[in-house]
Amino acid sequence: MKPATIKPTTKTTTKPTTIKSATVKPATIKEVAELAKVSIKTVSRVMNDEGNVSPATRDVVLTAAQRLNYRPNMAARRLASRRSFMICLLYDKAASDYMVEVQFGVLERCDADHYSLLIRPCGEMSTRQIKQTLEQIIQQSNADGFILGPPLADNKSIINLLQQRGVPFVRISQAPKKAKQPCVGVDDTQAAHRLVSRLIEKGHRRIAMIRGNPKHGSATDRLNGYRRALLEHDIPIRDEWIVGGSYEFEDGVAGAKQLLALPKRRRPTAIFASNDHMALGVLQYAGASGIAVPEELAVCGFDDIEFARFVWPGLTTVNQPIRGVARTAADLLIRQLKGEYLEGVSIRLPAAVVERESTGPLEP
Amino acid sequence: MKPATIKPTTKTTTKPTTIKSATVKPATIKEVAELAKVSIKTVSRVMNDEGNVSPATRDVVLTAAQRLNYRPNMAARRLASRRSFMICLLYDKAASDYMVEVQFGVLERCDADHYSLLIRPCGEMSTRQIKQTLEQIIQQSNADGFILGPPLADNKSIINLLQQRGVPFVRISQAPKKAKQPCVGVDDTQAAHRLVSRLIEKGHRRIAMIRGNPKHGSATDRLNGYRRALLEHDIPIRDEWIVGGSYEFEDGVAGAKQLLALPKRRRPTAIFASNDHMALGVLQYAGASGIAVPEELAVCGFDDIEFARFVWPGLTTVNQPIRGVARTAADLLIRQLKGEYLEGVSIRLPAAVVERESTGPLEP
DNA sequence: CCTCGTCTTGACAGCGTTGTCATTTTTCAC
DNA sequence: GTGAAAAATGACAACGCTGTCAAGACGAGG
Repeated sequence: MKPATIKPTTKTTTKPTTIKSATVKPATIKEVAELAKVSIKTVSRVMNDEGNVSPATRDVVLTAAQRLNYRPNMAARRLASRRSFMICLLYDKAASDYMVEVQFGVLERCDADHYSLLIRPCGEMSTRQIKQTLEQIIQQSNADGFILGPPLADNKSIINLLQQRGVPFVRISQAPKKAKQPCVGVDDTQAAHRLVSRLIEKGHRRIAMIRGNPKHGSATDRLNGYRRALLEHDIPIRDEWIVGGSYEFEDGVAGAKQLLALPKRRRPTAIFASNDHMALGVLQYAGASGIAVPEELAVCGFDDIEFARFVWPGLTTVNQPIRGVARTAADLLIRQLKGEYLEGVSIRLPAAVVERESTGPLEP
Repeated sequence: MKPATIKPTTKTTTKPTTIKSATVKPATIKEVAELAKVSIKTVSRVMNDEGNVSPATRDVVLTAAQRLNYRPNMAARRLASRRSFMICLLYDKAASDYMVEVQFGVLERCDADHYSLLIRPCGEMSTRQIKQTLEQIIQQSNADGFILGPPLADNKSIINLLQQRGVPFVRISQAPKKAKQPCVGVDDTQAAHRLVSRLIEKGHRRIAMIRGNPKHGSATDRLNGYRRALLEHDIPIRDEWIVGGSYEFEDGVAGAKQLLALPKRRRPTAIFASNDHMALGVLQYAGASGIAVPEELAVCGFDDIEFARFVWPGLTTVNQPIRGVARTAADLLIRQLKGEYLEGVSIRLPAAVVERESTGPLEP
């Protein structure tokens, strides 16, 4: 039987104001099917872009659906299809600015495919607890897939669990090697390299570095970028100019203290902190001890957090395309959920150096 | 028929290591019912704490459920009960630190009752778009209720829509008056009052204020607190010491510039910025123009964002119990969903002044 | 011992989709 | 025009739970 032709609703427009859509009761697929005079299944096919539907039928169904303001009921869809159309974003201790950006990026992509986003911060949990939570999410909410934010994305134990359970996931991390699951990140090495090269161009020769938390893959990458830049310019790498840290503000303070206590001739003229938090720590220490930035000391960080531009002097740093990374991660995950084979895929987006006052006059 | 008695699993412990729970296939309610030798409905009753179940039966069911590692399938539950067990957190332009805390607080409460949290940032949308999104969430995801973050919580138009649709919601805002829906917030007036009083105690008499975005209820509250404190100490309120702003960093810079350009005798010795972003702007301006803080100028803000303690000098400000506010909001919402009548309920949590270096030596 | 009311329990019909598979229609080569 | 393959469509049974309502169990009161 031929599907019905549906006339456009003859608008008996009483109020010429905003068209108040008749969105009171959500229509069911059955009603759409009746209006379009096709079977329920056909409507389902159209709504899911399943193909094997003639263009004519498709149009009729679409019109009917629009007319009734039909929206598929997710609960029913989830139950019947055994998919949840939910993605879970799992993260632990990343900075809030960072995570908000990640959430944005992931959401952007999710919305495009009508996926919902479940967030699960695990900052205050042990790995054991996280695993338990994970089990629960898999079983109860039936999340179709996971996106792991840093630094959790490098947690072997979590990765293994997910792998075992056969749940698709994508990691956001600088360390793609650790697993064969898709991974998206920023090319930290390259960015650090550029940043340090810039310092060298500006005439600095005694450039110190405050390392990041060795548990995060990024820490090593940034260190490597620093090393490579120095090597390329034939500047010797001195151990006393590389101090430890773990991405906390306090590490910046401590690192600065240690570095600036060196005898004058060996004292660095520039400090590259592995992230902005630590760089701000350096700035604070410098401020507190009367060392002029950038005149006596150039400072730069990494991440370009919001406050990098709110301090005085503004902090030179590296801006990561976080939102883009997150969007890409979500994209990879959704494509995987759609059946694409993406094992071993690893994407690295480039980051940009942002110069502000903390490394000297902007003119070069 | 009497429900069965279930013997504890006789553990033929081969591996004395971690007990690997048999969590491979999620058990269905049917299986639990069979093991417990009761009807499906009885299991359902137990799982939902519906009452009208004898303690003996309850125990048996619980044991069986535990034994099978049963977790109710949310999709099925949602479909059958016509509730989604989902709460949507809607917010627009709040700072990321703030929102992350809110997310935390809400999640804490949600977890306790097995609600899922959907986040929906609308920072880049028009009111019109937000309303559309809202409709979609109500229809498609069937969110049971909403929590509105500031400043969106004061948007009349959104409130009306939600009210019309009959969807329960709770607002996080300082302006409880605007609707009869439950509202949770911080007592900004009181906090501002305390903060300014503290400045007065320290000897300041020429205290300026940079106002917040007048669209946020908080801006007025903070201004009122400032006024009250001055009045109480018989300090005249001078218009030239109250400058406009809208919570942005740049407003702080501009405000400081304007205030510090006043002739020496009328120049303020302290600036109270309505939020930390603006206070940091003041600090930056002071730093850039060689005005010593706190010696020549005391500065304080409001919010206690993470970076308030990372700048030099550390910023005196007001710490809001954001997480607590959020938890309370979620609590009110969930209680409402459970049928409690909470119209007109409005809760205000107190905030604490945090003194740092930007208002002078910490001793007195 | 019977009756009535209350507390417990179970049978069964949905909830609004999708998956499977059978059926009908269309297309195309010969 | 014919037959076979391909495309389009539909019938119907899940999916795993809750809501409704009726039936059974139990205790109190007569």
